[in-house]
Amino acid sequence: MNNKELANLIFPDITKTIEDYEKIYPARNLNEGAVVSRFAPSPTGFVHMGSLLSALIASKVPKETNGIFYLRIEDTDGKRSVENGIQGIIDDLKNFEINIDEGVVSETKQIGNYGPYIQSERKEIYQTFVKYLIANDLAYPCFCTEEETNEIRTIQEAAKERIGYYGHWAKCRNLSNEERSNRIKNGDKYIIRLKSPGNFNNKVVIEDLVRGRIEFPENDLDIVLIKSDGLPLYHLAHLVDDHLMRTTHILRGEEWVSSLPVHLQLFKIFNFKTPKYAHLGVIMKIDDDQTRRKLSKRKDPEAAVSYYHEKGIPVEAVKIYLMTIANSNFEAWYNANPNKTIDDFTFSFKKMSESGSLFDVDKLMNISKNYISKLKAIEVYERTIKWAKFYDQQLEQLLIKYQDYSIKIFNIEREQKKPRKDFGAFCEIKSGIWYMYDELFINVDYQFQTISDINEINKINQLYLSKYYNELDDKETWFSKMRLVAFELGYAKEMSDYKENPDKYKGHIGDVSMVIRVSLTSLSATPDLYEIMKLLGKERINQRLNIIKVK
RNA sequence: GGCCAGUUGGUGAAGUGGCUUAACACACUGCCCUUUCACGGCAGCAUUCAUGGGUCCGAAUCCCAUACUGGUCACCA
Repeated sequence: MNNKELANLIFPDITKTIEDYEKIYPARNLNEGAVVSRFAPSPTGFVHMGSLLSALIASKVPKETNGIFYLRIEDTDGKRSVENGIQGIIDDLKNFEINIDEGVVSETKQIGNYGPYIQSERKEIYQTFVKYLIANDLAYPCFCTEEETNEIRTIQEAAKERIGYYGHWAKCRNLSNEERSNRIKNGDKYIIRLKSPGNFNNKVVIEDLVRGRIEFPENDLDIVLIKSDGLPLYHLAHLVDDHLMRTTHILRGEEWVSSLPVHLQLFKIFNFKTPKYAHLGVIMKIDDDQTRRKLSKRKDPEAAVSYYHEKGIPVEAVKIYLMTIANSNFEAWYNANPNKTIDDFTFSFKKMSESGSLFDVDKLMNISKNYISKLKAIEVYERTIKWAKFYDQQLEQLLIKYQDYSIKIFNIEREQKKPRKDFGAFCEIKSGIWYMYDELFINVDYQFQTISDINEINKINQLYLSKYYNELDDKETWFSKMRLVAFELGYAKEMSDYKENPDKYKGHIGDVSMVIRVSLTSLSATPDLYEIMKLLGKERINQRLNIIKVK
C-alpha cells in the first residue's frame, strides 16, 4: 500500500485539494504594506486584559495601513468552550469599540470572503491539508494511547532525556502502511502526527517584530496534527487558517514563542510564505508575597474586561492605558497632543516592551480621572446615565428626574483650565454628588471639624441665614459676607490675621465656612461651596441649615 | 531537566559606546498656595542600571560567566 492509498483510506470523503482552496481564497487585493491581522480567541468565557491588548494592537495596525482586521473563533477544543462564549467575546469587543472588518459578528452571522471564521466549521479544510501530508509521507497515523505517551514521557524524564515524541521514541513513525491500514480497518483509535523532517542539531532563525532575532533548534517533534475527534490542534489550524485567510501579521502572547520552530517548519513544508510574528509580553500581577505572575482570570477581577464596564471606567481610558503599556513613547505623545486620539498615533512594534509589565491600577485610575475631567458636563451626565442604567437604577432615575440640575452639578469647577479630577470611574460619581439630592440626603452623618459644638454651629448658621445670606450674591460678595459672620462671632476674617495672632480669635474664617459646608453637605471635603450653594438654592439651604437646629 | 527569552527606583519606562552627576509619567513624602477638597507650584525619592569578570581612553549600553524571573516541553489554546 502506498502513501496515497493510505491517505484515501484515512480521509475517503476529502475530495478537494489544497489548490482548490487556494482558488477559493485568493490572495487579497490590498495595497502594498497593508497588514492583515486577526484576533483569534477561544470561546472560554470572557476576554482577558492581555487579549484585549493584543486585539487593540491587532486592530490598530491594519487601520493604519488600510488592511484588514478580522475575528476568528478558535473552538477546536470542545472541552474548553463555554456557553455564550462567542457572544461574550463579541460584546467585549463592542464595549471597547474595537471594530472588525471580517469574521464572526454574532453567534449566527459571519461576514467576509475568507470564512468560515469558526474553526469547528473548517474541519474538511484542515483534513485536506493533512491528507496531502500523508500522501507525501509527511504525516502518519499514530495509534499510541495517552497512557503510552505518558509512559514515554516518564521514562524520558527519569533518563533526563529531551521530552517528546521524536526519533526512536516515535513508535508509530516507522510502521508499515500495511500495518497502519490493518489497524485502521480493525477500528483502532488513532491520531495524525507530523512526520517532522527537522533535525534538533540544526538551527532556525526567526525575526520577531518585537523581540528581534531569535535562534532555535529545528523542530524534530512529531507533533499531533489531528486529534481523535478529527479536529486539528492549534499548530495546524494556525498554518491553514492564517495562510488561507491571507494573514500577514500574527500577534499573540509570548507563550507561543517556543512553538515557533513548529510553525516555521509547517509553513516551510507547504512552501507558504511565513507571516510576520509579534509576540507580546504578558500583563503581570504582583502578589502580596512579591511574586509576579500572569494576570489571572480566576484570581484577579481586573483581568476581565467586563470589570471595566461594571466599574464604569471609560473605554478610552482603558485603551489609553493599554497603549501606554504597548508603546513606551505613546504617553509622551498623548500628553503633547491632548486633543488627539489613539487613532492618530502611529504604533510601532519596535517600541514594545519585551518583558511583561505589571498591571498598574493606580496608573489606570489616574488616566481615567484625567480623561473624565476633560469631558463636558453633558457628556459626563450622559455617560453616567448609560452606566447607571446597568448598575444603579436609583442614580439613573435621579439623573433623569433632575436633568438640568444634574448637568450643572457636573459642571462645577469643570469649565476651567485645570478642571477638578474627582472621578476615576462612573461608579464613583454617586459618592461624590449624592448630597445634592434631597432623596439621598437623609439620616446623614455630619463630619464637623474644629467647631463641633452644636450651639456654636447653630449660632453660625442662624446668623448667616438671618443676616447675611442672599441667593443673588456673586461669589465675591458671598465670601465677604462669610467673613463678616466670622468676624461678628469672634473669628479671624482673614487667615493671615489668625496666623499672626492666634490667641486673639476663637478660630478663623476657614472654621466658620467649614460649619456651613458640613451643615449643607454633611461632608468636610466638597467642591467649591459657593457653586454648591448656588445650585442647592434658597429653599434647600434654609431647610438644611435649620435641620441642624432641630437635631 | 531541555529549549527560549527577560533583568534600569515602589510601578510603567527613556536610554543602542562619550550630550547621563540616568529623562518622563504614576505612586509616595515634605513644604507652599488655599474657606475644605481638588487643582497648581516647589522640593525629595536609582552616585547607579541583577552579580562577577572582560574589551575600551571611556559601558546601563559590547563580550563571557553566574544568579534570579518568566515562557514552553498536551489528542489546551
